[in-house]
Amino acid sequence: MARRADHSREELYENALQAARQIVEADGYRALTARNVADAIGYSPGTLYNVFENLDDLIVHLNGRTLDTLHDRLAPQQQAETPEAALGKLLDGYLGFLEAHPNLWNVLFEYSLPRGQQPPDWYTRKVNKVLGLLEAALSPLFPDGDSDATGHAARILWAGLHGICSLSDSGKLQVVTTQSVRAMAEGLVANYVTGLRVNLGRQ
Amino acid sequence: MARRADHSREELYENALQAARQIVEADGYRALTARNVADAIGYSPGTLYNVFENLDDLIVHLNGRTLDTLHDRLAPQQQAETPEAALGKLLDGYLGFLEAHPNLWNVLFEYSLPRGQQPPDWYTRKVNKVLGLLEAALSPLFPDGDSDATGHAARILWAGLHGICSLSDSGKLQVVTTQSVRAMAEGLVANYVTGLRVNLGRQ
DNA sequence: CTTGATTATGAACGGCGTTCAATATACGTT
DNA sequence: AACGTATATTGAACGCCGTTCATAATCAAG
Repeated sequence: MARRADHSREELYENALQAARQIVEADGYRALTARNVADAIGYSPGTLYNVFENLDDLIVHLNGRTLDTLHDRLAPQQQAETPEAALGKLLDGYLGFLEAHPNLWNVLFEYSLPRGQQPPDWYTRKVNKVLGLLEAALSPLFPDGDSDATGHAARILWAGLHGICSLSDSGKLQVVTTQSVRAMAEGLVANYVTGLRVNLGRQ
Repeated sequence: MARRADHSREELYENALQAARQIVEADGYRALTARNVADAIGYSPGTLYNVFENLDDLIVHLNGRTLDTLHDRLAPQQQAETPEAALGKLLDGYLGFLEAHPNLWNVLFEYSLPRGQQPPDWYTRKVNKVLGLLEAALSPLFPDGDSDATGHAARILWAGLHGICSLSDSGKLQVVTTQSVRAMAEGLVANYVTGLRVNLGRQ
């Protein structure tokens, strides 16, 4: 019950987040408890509260890392000839990430802060960074510099994709196979982009 | 601590679900606990377990009722000239429901059964009933009888709509105003349907 | 009236997030 | 080297949670 020189605060932060990640990947979101994380890093639950505000805070940090991982996986697949091709690559990366880390993805999207609370700014920035990849893929469709419309469309696609994966993941769409999730996502992208092309061309 | 003739099992079921609904609408999803529901209907927690398998079961029944309410709100707005007009009415009804019962909507979509568990058949049927409204609106776009493709498209739209509402509701899309949710939903529907028209016409 | 089936009870269990007084250690000062 | 202070860690404690089950009270049938 005393001060130990074992780890600096940064090391504790690092160890806690890595333990949290391992717990989630191994046993899912419901196993992510303060006591489990504390056990895994060899400290008592109270110590976590010197590093994180509370468990919500820890989860937000974990999700921030997951967003970074997702971004790093999607970013290299940037250069492509057409928006359709670029979006296809991004979609592959996204579904590949979902398949590789289903439980991390689950925490990232299914966990919500208590109603009314906003995520911190640095978290919002990480979300925007991923959305930026989508915007880059879509931007050729829009008149130069119309970043508002591009961001709008990117958000719609992002949200739509999320909806498909989320509802199928929770068994609420009677969609079982991975294949049908991919087919739905491709159907969404294909028709939405066609719609953008047509409707933007008309105006 | 004994048998009471106050209520039949059906009445208990009814009272519990109504109490659960009121608790959720008033104080949100996190206030929906077995003890709160039991208090509200004047019984002890243990009694709930004579009526429901567990709290998950109670929530699934509550969500079933929410699906019924949503269906009854959307069903009267069926007849419309074009798919676009029909979808516009359905979208109005959906967003109106979301605005009127945000916490019920929240439980309906954000609550997930433990991973791997499937919802019961009667629940799946209720989901299909709502999806049927979307299919009816979309069906003029498809060659007669291609109910597979219609159902596919309805599911994509349903999921996409859900993604927009869900991400904005949890503050994960930097979308704040109700207006922008509506704009995104309309953008999704408009461009997706245009895409369907164009791509189906080509084939 | 007696008996037996049924139903509500609420204490109990283990677990949860979180707090905080107590304490053992490290460090700056003398 | 010795001391005193600041600080990191503890773990018991609080009030919740979902869930279980022996107990007891009531009803219905004989």
